[in-house]
Amino acid sequence: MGKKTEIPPGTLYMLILKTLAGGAMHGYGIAQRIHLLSNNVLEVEEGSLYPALQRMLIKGWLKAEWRPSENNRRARYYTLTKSGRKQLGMELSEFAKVVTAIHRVIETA
Amino acid sequence: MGKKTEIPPGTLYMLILKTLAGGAMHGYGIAQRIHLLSNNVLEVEEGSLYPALQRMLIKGWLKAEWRPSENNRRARYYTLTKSGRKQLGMELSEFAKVVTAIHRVIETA
DNA sequence: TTTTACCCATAGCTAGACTAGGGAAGACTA
DNA sequence: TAGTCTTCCCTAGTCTAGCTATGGGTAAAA
Repeated sequence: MGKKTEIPPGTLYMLILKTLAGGAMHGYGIAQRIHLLSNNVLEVEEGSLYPALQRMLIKGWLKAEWRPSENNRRARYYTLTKSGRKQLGMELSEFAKVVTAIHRVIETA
Repeated sequence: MGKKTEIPPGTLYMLILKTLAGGAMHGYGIAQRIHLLSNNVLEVEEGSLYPALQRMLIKGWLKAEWRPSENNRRARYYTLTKSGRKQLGMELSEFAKVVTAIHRVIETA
């Protein structure tokens, strides 16, 4: 068992926004999808996810709607707003910029 | 003026360790070097740097020694310990792993 | 002698991810 | 029919660690 990998602070919003860019999803589904796409490396804990979704609603990046899930359970579906789409773009480019900068530092002998 | 870029939480130790892997340096010099190598993207604030160095001393990753700087001022030079070198290796591989995982998520259409 | 660059450090704030709980409801199984 | 599993939601409280703001001291340059 490898050490548990946490979500780097600051990247959770980006991961959620990106996941929702493909269409509306409920929270549980978002976590599963991130887990799957990351090859089981990233685990989004529910105690991180739901508070983050609340904050994102407040910031106006998402809107939410209750409706039955594919498994016929009550679920809250989240959708990106225009502002959320813009935020996603900003976070993606900021992430690329910072990762590039860090690489420059750690790859210099 | 672009938005100020912060050091992503969790990467500061790695950046410091990597910088010190090239030899002993004082705090001020570490910050300057990270700034330079990152092409002026990363700014290590003194209020982040010195507390981090203290924590790293306590963890045993660094040892410190007071001696005059190149500019003839009193300065505290930090050196990697064996444990710090090991930690650097772990942080580098963990960072690579997480960045790869995040890329998989954000590059999936 | 005033300013600038160098160099160290702490207190208090804050964001945000975590652990550890607490539900409820459909579906499957004994 | 009961029991358990899976799916789905949520909150309280903790903790890490980077930030702002502040303070101080010394050598060199203007």
